[in-house]
Amino acid sequence: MIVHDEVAARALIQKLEQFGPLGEADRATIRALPYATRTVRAGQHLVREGSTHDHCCLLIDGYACRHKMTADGGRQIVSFHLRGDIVDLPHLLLARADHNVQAITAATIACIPADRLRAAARGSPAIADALWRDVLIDASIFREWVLNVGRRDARSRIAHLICEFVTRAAAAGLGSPDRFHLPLTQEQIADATGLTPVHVNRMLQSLGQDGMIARKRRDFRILDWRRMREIAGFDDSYLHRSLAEAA
Amino acid sequence: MIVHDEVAARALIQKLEQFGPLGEADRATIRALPYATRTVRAGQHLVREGSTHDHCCLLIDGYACRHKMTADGGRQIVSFHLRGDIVDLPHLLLARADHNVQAITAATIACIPADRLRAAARGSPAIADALWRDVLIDASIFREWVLNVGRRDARSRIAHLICEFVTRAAAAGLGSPDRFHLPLTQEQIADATGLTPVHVNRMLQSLGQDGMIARKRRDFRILDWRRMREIAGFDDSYLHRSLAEAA
DNA sequence: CGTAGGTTTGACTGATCTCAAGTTTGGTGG
DNA sequence: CCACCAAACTTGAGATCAGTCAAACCTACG
Repeated sequence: MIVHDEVAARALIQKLEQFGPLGEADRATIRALPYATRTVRAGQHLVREGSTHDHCCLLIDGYACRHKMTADGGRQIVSFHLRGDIVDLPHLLLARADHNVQAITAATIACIPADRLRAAARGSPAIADALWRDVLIDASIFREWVLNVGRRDARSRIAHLICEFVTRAAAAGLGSPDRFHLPLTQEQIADATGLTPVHVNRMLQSLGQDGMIARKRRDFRILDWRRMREIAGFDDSYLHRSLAEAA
Repeated sequence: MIVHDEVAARALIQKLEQFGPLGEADRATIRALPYATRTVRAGQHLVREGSTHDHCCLLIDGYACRHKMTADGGRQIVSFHLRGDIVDLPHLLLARADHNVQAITAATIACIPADRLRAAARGSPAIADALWRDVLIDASIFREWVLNVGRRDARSRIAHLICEFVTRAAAAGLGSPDRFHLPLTQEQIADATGLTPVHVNRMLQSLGQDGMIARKRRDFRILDWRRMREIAGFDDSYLHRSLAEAA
């Protein structure tokens, strides 16, 4: 079902304006894009590795992640996403998916035909630049994850994941270090940090005992944001948020 | 020193044509770009984290890597690069470097002012698409590295690194699985895989004892390419080479 | 030939994993 | 409203992969 969906257009405009102002013409171009809005349930796959896609998904609400599998069934989450994120910009120009995209919670997404989005980018330098920046920031986050998984110990890794999550969530209006919901099971945290669920559990407890975090189920509070960032080695410059602030 | 450098232009054209044919006008645009060619010695930094840059570097010859550091001095290499690679496309649109770029061997690079390259991309959809694809493939490689470092054991990690290296080197005409030079110290391999140099050494020996590889100093031969790929869990689709083949 | 950087080896330590058994939680149907 | 169930979370004990530390050995190069 292809419909003109105001909510999706607004979300995309808001996303792209994080990276610099759009002109009225640009906004009109975006509003004219066809969107197919869908709701998916928790756990549902939006993209399967190896499949071909001719559209891009914008996450309107809910949470999602990208992940890859090893030959022997190990799973690695390589990024997570929240509302406003464009989860598969790679399909704008790459035919085959090299990873999976899966909804973590129930979610609603807007799918945009890749050729239409490409055309929009070609017609408008502002739109093209914004999409570019989104991809470049995505890549920057992957680099930070390589560092996180490769060079930090279990506690720091988990702390870093939490710091990144809350920073991005807060920017999207979804809570603050004081109070936020982390919609991940401990198994998913393990898959994102390259650890086992058992060890994630122990490290979360350790962070709790040290007075860094408090949690009830998946509702978290960071009690000492400064020390938490220190333990995590978290420096948000890799998120390139200054672009957003400047705008 | 800004000069019109035929070698650099040719390298860039060749790189971009991997992703699809360029028209004569596109090639002329690229030839008209100003290049500043520099040679650097092994170990020299091309980009420092946190610094601002207004140009992009094309690696003409030699090897380089990108890396990041943790607060406590741990180093993680997040990618390596060989001739033909554009090592800092992120600076096309992101002001501050979020990682370091360092020459691994003596190298020669061509620097292109970012604004000129941006202008070229704006003027030519073919150039824009090619640069896009390069960035998207870069990101795909980072995802694979997150998986490699997060979910594979030491032996497989190193095997995977070797498989990726030889695949990309062979594509650039720098040897074959039969015979190639891996210009990395064991410490650099350790920094790329999230291990210690000591353990890298032992795992390389283990791969040798199992008849997977033979090496003399840093000259390698893969003795059983099929089993090597198996151990590594290496599937080259994340490199999106079909684009190159199709062209 | 002397030196520095890189590689190799050995013995010991320790972080993280594995396996396996509970316990809690939230949702569902009676 | 309660009983039950599956999924998620916790806990403990023992095993193992990879790290640490320290010394010795190459090898290219000045």
